[in-house]
Amino acid sequence: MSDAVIREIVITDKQRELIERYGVFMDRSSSGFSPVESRIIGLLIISDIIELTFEEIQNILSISKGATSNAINRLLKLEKIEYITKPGERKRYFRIALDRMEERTKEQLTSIYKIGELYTEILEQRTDATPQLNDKLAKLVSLIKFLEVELPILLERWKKEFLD
Amino acid sequence: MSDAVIREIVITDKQRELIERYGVFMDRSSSGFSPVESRIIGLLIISDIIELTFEEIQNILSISKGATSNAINRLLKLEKIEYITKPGERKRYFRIALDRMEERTKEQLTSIYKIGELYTEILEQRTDATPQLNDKLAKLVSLIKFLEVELPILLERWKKEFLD
DNA sequence: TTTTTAGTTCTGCAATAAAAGAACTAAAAT
DNA sequence: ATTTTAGTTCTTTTATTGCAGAACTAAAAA
Repeated sequence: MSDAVIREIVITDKQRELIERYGVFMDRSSSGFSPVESRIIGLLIISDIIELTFEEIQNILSISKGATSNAINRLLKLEKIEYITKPGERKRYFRIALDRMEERTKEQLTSIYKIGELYTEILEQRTDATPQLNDKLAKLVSLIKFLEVELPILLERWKKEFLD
Repeated sequence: MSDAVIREIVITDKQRELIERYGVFMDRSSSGFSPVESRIIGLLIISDIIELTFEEIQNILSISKGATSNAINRLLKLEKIEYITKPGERKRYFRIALDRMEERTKEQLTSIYKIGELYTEILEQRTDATPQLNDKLAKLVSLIKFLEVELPILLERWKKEFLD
């Protein structure tokens, strides 16, 4: 039984422009997303209808089935998007996973820690003959370690402040 | 007149391994650097001799002249490296620009602001019909604005704490 | 004046990535 | 039983990147 209401999703010019700008922004900031992936994220943040099907995404963005499938699956795996189902329907409705994006924003901040460990290891093997460089490297490591302690505290503070 | 002391730069196995690991790390974290660029940075952080010539870099890393030239110029433009000259010598001696890297670490943190502006603009054009999504987006914007205020303060605090 | 040094710029190739489109599949509807 | 739906997977095409190697250049040295 298919009441398959074929929705006509309307995307305004302004919205299309924003989607493209979002895509370009993601591109340029070497975010690791392909253009199609960036546009899907953009679409799901910008569209008035916030839950879109595979087919709708494909049609609105004028992309091939294959590209749509691959992009959606990658974004699902990265938890950038999620989907819901509706009773009696086989289609999936994809939407942006904004809670996850908040976490990702935090992770992005804290991703800096890993390079700190590498710098520490490099520092340990450096010769004592180059104190100027070693000191600067140590300073950099110190900054990273400082952030490692202070950023979580800062984020906790925001959480509290935000809850009122 | 060429007293051209041909230095023999020794890079240990341990150091080579660190350079490669640094390169892989940069690669995987989609830093925007090419393998050759990453290795040059790695070499200049790891090598005991901290100022290396074009030729030395080329030979140690076994890369072509062209690739060396392009990579060095890109890294100079991005202020990842810098160079000094020595009186009576035409060669340039390249070294890592660690002060700049500290600034870059800060910039990296603060690069998050730009996406905040885009989110704000997106939020402004969103329909009122989707309060759940709008609220989450607003929350994300609030987090970013919070960081925009607090991160500079935090970094100032580090600066002070570090100076003793 | 020619040769060497310290690169830069150009040409071309090989590897990778992004995406289209076609062929396929499994479940549901007819 | 066959057709449609909602995708997935495979194959090809196209574009981009990364790099090698050769040709070039401008200043300095011989």
